Amino acid sequence: MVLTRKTPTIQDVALRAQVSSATVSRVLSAPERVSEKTRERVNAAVRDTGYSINQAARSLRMKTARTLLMVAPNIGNPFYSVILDAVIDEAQKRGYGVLVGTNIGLDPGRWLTDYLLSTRADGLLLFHGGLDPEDLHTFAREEGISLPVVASYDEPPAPLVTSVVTDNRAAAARAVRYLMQLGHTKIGHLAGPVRNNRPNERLLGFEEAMTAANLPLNPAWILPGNYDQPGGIAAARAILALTERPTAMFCGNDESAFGFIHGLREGGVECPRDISVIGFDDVGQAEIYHPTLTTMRQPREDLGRVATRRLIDIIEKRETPTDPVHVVLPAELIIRESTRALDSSGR
Amino acid sequence: MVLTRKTPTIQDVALRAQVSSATVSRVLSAPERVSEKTRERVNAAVRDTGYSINQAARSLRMKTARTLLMVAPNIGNPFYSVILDAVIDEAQKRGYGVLVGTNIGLDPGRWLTDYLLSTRADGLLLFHGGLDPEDLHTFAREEGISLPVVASYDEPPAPLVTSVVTDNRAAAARAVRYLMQLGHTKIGHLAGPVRNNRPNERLLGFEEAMTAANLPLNPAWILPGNYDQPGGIAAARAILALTERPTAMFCGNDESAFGFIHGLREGGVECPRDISVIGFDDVGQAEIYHPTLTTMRQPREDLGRVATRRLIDIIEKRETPTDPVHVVLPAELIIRESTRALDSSGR
DNA sequence: TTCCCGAATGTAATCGATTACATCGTTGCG
DNA sequence: CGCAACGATGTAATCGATTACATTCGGGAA
Repeated sequence: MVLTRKTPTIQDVALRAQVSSATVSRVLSAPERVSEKTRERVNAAVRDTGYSINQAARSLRMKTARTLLMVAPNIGNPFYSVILDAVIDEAQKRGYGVLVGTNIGLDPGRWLTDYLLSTRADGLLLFHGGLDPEDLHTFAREEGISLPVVASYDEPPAPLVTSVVTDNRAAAARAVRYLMQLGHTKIGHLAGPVRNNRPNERLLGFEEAMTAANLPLNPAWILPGNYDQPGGIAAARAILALTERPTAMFCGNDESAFGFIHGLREGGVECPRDISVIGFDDVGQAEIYHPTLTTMRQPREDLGRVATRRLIDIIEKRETPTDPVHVVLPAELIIRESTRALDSSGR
Repeated sequence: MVLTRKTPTIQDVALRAQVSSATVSRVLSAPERVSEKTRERVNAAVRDTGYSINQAARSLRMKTARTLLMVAPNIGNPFYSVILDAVIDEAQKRGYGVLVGTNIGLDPGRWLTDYLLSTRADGLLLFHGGLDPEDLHTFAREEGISLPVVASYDEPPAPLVTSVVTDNRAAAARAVRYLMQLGHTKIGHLAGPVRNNRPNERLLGFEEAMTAANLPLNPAWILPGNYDQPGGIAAARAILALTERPTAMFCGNDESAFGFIHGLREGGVECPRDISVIGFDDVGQAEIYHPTLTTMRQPREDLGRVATRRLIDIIEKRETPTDPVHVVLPAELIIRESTRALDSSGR
């Protein structure tokens, strides 16, 4: 901001209202501590001067930035962008701004340093982003910092860090069971990435459901993916190259499911005619893709809102959550066109 | 941030390096002004103490936040999220953070106040968001503020505000001409919203191309939209209800094109068999939708990067761009499956 | 009437980095 | 040898809001 005239400060307001700056400050943060008459005078002065608080000064004094930092691997993915929307909205309601960082890939130390230790942000909303919450925790501990973090992952949550997650394993199992209900037994899985050396929960859910139903896990049908479209296309090619193909595929997320279906189609194999596909997330596109996508809906907006609320609570209570909370939100099966029942002959 | 031990300040570093805090500050911001020997000593002390600058103090003193504010109507739209990604990356390179605001819908005054005048952000990246850059300019002028803003719109840019835009009108005309090349003459348009009382450039481009080719503008084929899927679906229904339908449709953006194609399909009308559709943006989905979408590719990443660079330049040069720059980036026609040529009989 | 108490308000220190200005020591030149 | 000039560094004021502590004032109780 380049100002051609100076912004009014709290002193200017005080002068105009004929009180001290302390009183103005009180009117603004603890109105009940000031007599009604003065309060009105001050409020009028605030209006007249067009005063707006200087956040930098406030932050310096209070050691608080009223700002959250959200980190996601790739905001470009519609999955995260809806969450971001919710985060911003919720934060705004509580008077916080939202800084966004992406996939920094640098060491967490420098990173945290830049944002958190420098009074730029008061807490961290972690939606992946190559930061292992456990590492973070360790780092913070070594530095003698108690760092407000809320994580939202699809791996099992780090026990030491407050988290808000979907029940990925259960939801994955539900998806797979739905395919079974449709008569499928030859079921494959396009997996998500393995992050932070933790098992992928959706893969676990898949394995769990298959095993529980006494169905074989065919390694050729379990493909590595990265939750993106190209991965889906590559997986489709891999499947097309097989002589024996699955009749149904559980894809780790919608993006990769779209890629997969597209890849199949390029090879002349149609979904759901030849292969049923179920996704995960229920992004906006799922409803209008062709075929419309059967998927497990994640309550993305809720994820964002709940995570934000929790983070602000942690920040404002100024309590180290020695016993972190793990909120688990349910996912919902959304049935659409991309899955079909096999008839009695198994076709 | 809750600290269990205090963060090292510049004083601590000074103490350890046996110099004054002024010298430490110099080493950090103007190393050449300090002798090599002292410089090394200070750098070592910085490392030893794990010092990281207190942004709030710096901001207070320098009246600068090293932060940009990006405003977009709806980050959930993949169009904006890719831009955001680029903005964040570019800003980070220059040492800036990115605050994100959405569709506030409040009056620009209060809004600006909260962010810009309060030393929270140094400049504004405006990707719509219900703020008219002209209003902003006026507001700022009245307040005696010179406000660094870069806008990226699909309306004609406000002459007073620096902007980085795609050449929407030319690109729209190009899209329409392509449809004509394929033999289409009955061409409709699913328009974008009218914002800030300015004509929609893509609509203008459409009209321009039609008129130039002496083709009639059928009002029943020019439908209002909002750049979103539901609008596309609604438009499809409207078209389906007509006895005489266009053979090709130019949709204002990809999102609405997807909705439109989907809506057609629900009514048993296939794209491109019955109606060709061309979109605008080239979002990630365009490449794997079924049919894959012919569209005008906007250089979204470039938009984000260029806008960010320009904004930072404005901020750092501390110059009021009395003669604002308007960067225009070209769009590119991407031909895919959703458009087909009519044969000689016009089918 | 005097004294105490509490509500309302003021005074001034404080947060941490930047920077104008002052100081000190060298070097170079007349 | 003396002094100017310059480079390196230190001193201290400053940015604007918060808040611990001090002050003032009025009312009620003894």
